[in-house]
Amino acid sequence: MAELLQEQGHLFRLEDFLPYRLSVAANRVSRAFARRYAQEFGLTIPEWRVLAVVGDSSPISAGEIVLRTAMDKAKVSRAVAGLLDRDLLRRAVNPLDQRRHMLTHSRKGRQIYETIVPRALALEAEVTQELSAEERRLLGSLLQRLIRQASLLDADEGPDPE
Amino acid sequence: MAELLQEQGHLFRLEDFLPYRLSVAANRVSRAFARRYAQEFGLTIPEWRVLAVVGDSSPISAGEIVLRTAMDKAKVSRAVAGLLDRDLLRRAVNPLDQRRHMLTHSRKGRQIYETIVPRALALEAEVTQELSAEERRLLGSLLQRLIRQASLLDADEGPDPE
DNA sequence: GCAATATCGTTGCAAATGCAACTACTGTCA
DNA sequence: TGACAGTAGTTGCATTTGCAACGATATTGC
Repeated sequence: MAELLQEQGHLFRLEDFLPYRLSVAANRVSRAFARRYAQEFGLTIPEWRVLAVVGDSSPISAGEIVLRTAMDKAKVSRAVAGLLDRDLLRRAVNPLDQRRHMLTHSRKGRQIYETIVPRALALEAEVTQELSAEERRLLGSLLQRLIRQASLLDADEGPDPE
Repeated sequence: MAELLQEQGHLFRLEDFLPYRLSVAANRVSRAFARRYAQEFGLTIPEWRVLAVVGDSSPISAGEIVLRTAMDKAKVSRAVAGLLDRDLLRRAVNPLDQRRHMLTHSRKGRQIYETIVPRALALEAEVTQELSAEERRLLGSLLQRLIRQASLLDADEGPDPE
């Protein structure tokens, strides 16, 4: 009987395991993105993310970026520092709270942002070109629900990091 | 006009961007997994993956594990070294090709594998508990197709790393 | 008004990662 | 057979990451 269990195995295939598939899919897509676009502008993925969030909610503080992107605050801090160095972001002190720096695009930053956004959307379209519009919509919403659920589970036993 | 473009923005929201959602979902789920199970057995994610692949295809060489898991070969090499150190894996020289080491579970390795697999499946079930059976199936297959497509795009401009 | 506490962002540090160079072994072709 | 090219796996190194400790500013409670 123990013998039998050993022989037949568990019918567990890593390739079919959801966390594994998710991880491979995310890596592949991020990599394609980094290779084709981010790299060309000298942006890392975290830097591009910061630029993107500032793009639709400016001015914004580092802390708010952390909340919205689920990145570690050190990661955001370093990305912001890199973008400031290269004059893609401006930082103003908030007179109401001097700990909180308000971030906006510089002219150059906005130019890059406006150049990358259409390309990012084009890549997204390419990656999902085999899916119907309905399937794309569905994939997005399934991922959304997964994120919610995983966050809940994660929050049960610890804080909620990147 | 340029003014107007600036004002209205691009209707681009990072949160709705597929590569971003994928990355967040993958991180959240991996983290939940690492926290709850892998950590308890002193396993890193790459080590657990190796243990899992050996579980359903043993004996197997490191190279084959690389092919099946899409992990970098250095990552696999280090995971294997860690597992050998702790006696969770056995390594035999293949007399037909002495470069290729054949890997199998040790008794201890198999025990851990058999303990983790049901827990891993339970976590997968928990993370997807809000989805119907049909939705779960669909999510898996959509991810699969995404991986295929992203691999193709990625392969166009470079090798195919982790 | 000021001590104690909390929040924002930065930095130090150890661990994980990806790439490329390397060693060891195998197969091929002359 | 013996040089050459190719493959399997390991290691070195620079970069990235996550966590925790920290300095600076804000807020709270007395």
